[in-house]
Amino acid sequence: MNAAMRRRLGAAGWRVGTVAEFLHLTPEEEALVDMRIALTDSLRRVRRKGRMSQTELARRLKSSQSRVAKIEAGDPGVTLDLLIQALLVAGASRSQVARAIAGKRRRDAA
Amino acid sequence: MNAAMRRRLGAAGWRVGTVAEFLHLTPEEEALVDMRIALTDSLRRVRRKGRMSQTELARRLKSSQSRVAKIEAGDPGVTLDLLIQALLVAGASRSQVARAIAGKRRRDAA
DNA sequence: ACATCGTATGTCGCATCGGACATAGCGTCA
DNA sequence: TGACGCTATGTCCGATGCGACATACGATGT
Repeated sequence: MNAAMRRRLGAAGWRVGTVAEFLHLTPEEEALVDMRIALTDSLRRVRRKGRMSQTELARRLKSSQSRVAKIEAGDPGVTLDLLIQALLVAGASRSQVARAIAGKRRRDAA
Repeated sequence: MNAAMRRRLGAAGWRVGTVAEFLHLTPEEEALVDMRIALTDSLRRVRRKGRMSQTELARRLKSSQSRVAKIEAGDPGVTLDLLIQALLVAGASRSQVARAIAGKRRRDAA
């Protein structure tokens, strides 16, 4: 991910819906951004569902609470690798990850 | 991704099927590895289907041919971010990416 | 034989990511 | 009020991923 893009992202409020186009992002960049948002949201849901604190998840991830917070906050300085690994460790299945990536709005809610 | 794990991966032959367990990987690590393999395979298929050379894809990705080669080779020093962006730029849809992640074997073949 | 094209592999310098730590805000409960 | 748990934010330093370049190798065509 590009630094310039991160800057542009960090700026706007974010989180809301699928807001992505009025910044000039290529379709691919936009897709990537949407995926990230879907994944972070998913992470928070899965973690909560498992009744874990960020601290607890951090422990299992062998990371730190602050990292987990940043992951869930959609901090630009977080790679998909870390994000996805966090999801898995939090208890998400591979297909749950896939569902988030696909952008399908939750039916089962995990 | 951990350096130690990469070392362990780079060692064995790889590529073949789902070989992952005799190295002691946690289930989450194994899932992640499978995802990576599925994604790299997918990338090669999508790129070829679009009749692009690695050089051409690199150009669109604003990267280099050697990087693309490493991505497709499953080089451990490649993040999911780069991998997935490459897939998108190569023309894969978001749901194709999701399918690869889910580990479903191709039906439509894109 | 030679040129060309697609791909693979190694290396280097620089940018960025990640874990750790400190600190602060916010609820809740006693 | 104070203590405690959960989360958010900022900073540091060391690790590593990335683009670029060089180079090699095979296949194909002439």
